[in-house]
Amino acid sequence: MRAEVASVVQDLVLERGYEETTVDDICAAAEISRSTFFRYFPSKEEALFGESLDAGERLRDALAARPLGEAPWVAMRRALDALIEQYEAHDERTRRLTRLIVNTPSLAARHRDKNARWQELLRPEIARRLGADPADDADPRANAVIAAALGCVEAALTAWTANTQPQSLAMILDRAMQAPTHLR
Amino acid sequence: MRAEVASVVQDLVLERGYEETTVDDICAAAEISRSTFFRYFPSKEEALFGESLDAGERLRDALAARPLGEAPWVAMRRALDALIEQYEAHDERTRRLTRLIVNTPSLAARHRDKNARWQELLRPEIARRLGADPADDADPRANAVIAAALGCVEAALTAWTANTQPQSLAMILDRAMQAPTHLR
DNA sequence: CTCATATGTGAGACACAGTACCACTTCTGC
DNA sequence: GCAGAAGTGGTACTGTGTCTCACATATGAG
Repeated sequence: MRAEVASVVQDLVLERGYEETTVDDICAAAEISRSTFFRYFPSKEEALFGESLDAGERLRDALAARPLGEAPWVAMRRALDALIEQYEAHDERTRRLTRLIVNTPSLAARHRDKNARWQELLRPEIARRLGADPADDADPRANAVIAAALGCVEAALTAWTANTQPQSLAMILDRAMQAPTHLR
Repeated sequence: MRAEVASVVQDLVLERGYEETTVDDICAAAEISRSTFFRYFPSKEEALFGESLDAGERLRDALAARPLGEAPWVAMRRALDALIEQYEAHDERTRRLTRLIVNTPSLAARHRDKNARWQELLRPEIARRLGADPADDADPRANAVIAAALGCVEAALTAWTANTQPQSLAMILDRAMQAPTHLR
């Protein structure tokens, strides 16, 4: 049921744009009341993002599964493999949705917000690999590694959706994540 | 006048929190009407951020002034010097404001939003230094470098405001920006 | 079968941000 | 003095999100 409403939201938003789709429109199309909509989803944005939220936990688990000897940056890249595959495996609809998110300011903000929450999830694992105290708020290194990596993902997604003929997202991300570390 | 209203906003927000301060409260305290408030500022958030917006252009200019032989990551770090100094030079009030921004979800989102706009400003300059075509949307490297660097700034600011006794922000940022590139 | 509680749903009022439009004042130059 | 411009306030409106209450259906116990 929740999934059904979410699907209606995607349809409408892909058709008319995000800002142009009101909650009332969604409710009419899904034949539910506003009350019911907000019982399922805390916000209009969440109805569009909700499914991809647990991807953060999967990412954390994938990261934890990497060998400890691996450099943090490399481990991050490898942990992202599954996520990247998921993006690439999906149909054209997902790609259009991603493009919409990248190009709609309020949705892009929401996306960055999701990254910020992922950051908190990944922080202990990266801190462990850095030999840092995860509780030490004064050590910026773990957050820096994660923010940098997720920033690269963001850049890769932008490039991926901007391009008309789809290149391999994995290759784009490799190129993106190599850039900051390539000092010369 | 605009500055006076902005100051009132800071006062109220620092005192009661951001979500707890309505535009009506601000108008009452500043003795203006809602109409006037929204004529000065496009949004409540902007009234809190407005002054720091042109910092993006200064950052771009500082970056453009770095020698071309410098590696992009190093040039970014050096270009950030002035911004960092500005943060550190300011009084305790600015630090409290920064902490509030980091800790208030909607304001943190706005802050990341500002970073995204900076990204567009800095992109041509970084692309030039990478020998990339700035118009090539399929090349993620420039965006990746910038997003990674700004992510490190974010991490540094978080660490800076979290710490009770203020360390040097410049040193924190050095540590943060070294983390992703320190592959082993 | 009947009553009771729980759970899902709808309806309406409300608070707040932000927009649009119109009326009024004040200041300026002719 | 007067006409126009610019700043200001008032009011109504749209849209998101919260809250409360009423109603329906279902499940379970006696």
